[in-house]
Amino acid sequence: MRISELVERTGVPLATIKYYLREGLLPAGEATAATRAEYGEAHVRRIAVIRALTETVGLSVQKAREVLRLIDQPRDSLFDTFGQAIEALPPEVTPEATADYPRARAVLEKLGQLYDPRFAAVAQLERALAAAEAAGIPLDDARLAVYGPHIRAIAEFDISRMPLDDATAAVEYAVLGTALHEPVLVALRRLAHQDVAARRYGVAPPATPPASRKSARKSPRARSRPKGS
Amino acid sequence: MRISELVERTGVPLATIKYYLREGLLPAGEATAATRAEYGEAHVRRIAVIRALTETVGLSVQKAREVLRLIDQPRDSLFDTFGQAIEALPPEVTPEATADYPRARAVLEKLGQLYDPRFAAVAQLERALAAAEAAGIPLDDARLAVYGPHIRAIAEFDISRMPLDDATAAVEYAVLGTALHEPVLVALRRLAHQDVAARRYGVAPPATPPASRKSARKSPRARSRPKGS
DNA sequence: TGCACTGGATAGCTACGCTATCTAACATTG
DNA sequence: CAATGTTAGATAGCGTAGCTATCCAGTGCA
Repeated sequence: MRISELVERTGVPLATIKYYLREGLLPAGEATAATRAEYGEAHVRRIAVIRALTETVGLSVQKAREVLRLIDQPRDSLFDTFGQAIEALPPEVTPEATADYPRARAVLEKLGQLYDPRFAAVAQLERALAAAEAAGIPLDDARLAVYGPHIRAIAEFDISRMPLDDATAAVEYAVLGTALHEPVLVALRRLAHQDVAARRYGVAPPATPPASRKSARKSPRARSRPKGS
Repeated sequence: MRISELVERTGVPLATIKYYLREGLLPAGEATAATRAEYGEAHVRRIAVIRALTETVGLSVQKAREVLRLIDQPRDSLFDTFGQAIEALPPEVTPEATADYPRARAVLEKLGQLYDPRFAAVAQLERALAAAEAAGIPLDDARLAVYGPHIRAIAEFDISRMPLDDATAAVEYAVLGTALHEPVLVALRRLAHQDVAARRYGVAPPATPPASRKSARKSPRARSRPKGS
């Protein structure tokens, strides 16, 4: 297909697609002449992945390029490739093999997991723990005792679904699965918060910002004090 | 304390603190004279929260201001306040009460949760689901059956720890807890992935980027099970 | 032959998050 | 009391990111 069709299919402006081509996020089409190139389904999907990484995961174009590069040209081992991909994900940390991450170390020890300061995710965890602590909501033992096992169960499932027969597919699954399911998990938690709060305290759905207060009546569901507690 | 001490305590440059003051993220100190003001511990903590929201959660300064404003001046109900806060969190969505979010709706129905398109998190979930789908890793039923209950258990714990006696503390806990524990959960999942993969497939810790390849030998762990293909 | 479309190159634009400078009003110190 | 240094407040500038717009000449198609 021609580039104009790519624009139609993806909804991404032509100038932006050209920008992605320039920046090396999108491979060039197969040139059929000096001013003509052929694009395929792979390009359509690639653009979708680019937008997913930048808009939904929140990566910069530069970081998205790093992630895509790892998928296209993986390291020797899947484990290394995966580690490199994590380094490109937010929050951005400057990895230092010699640094110590006391909060992350303590957490990992309590979980019985290996502490290795070379893992970018260790520095990311340290930063997240420090941020929560500074805001007055540290990750205490009780909370860790809940978060740890549930998150681990999720991770075990993720790994169990990794395609083992195809190395390329495995890399893609590992990298994109880790990155793209994060927004899903986060959104599910936010919705669960709202649902639990509504059921527990019997709160009505919120009014739309400019709208009326009586709109809460539109929901026949859980209003005043429906359930437990 | 004076502003210079605020600079020392937080490590944030003076010009940046003035910028936060200008932008309304940080309340002004108590003016003691035309060119003198007194700052307190609340300001120190506030700056830490600002940095946590911008650097770790990834909010823009504008969105951080919205979140902080909700903490300072909550809506009528905690539920409304919380909903508004979620709207400021990434991924950024333009909420439309009339829109339909089919993927999110299907997921919520399977989970037995209320679907209300006015919840910003519904639009956020829709976007996350669409992104994963476009990248070739949709949230199928099996995965949802795992993610859903575990995330819900986490959310239940979160809510159970909400302070009930103090309305101000409750708002702060709800808003900051939702936002600031997300990076923690995400980092824990990434680390769990690495740990599970290492245990299951016996992979050595990764070499530091510029370093030697033989560092893989440093792990005494087994190298069994050459993975697929 | 005419014309819309294309790849490729380059320049420009807007928003963001600071950063730097200036001024006048103070406080503090000796 | 004078010298010194800090401060609030205002304004201007700066570097990066992520596009966006324009131009040009080669090309396919009618």
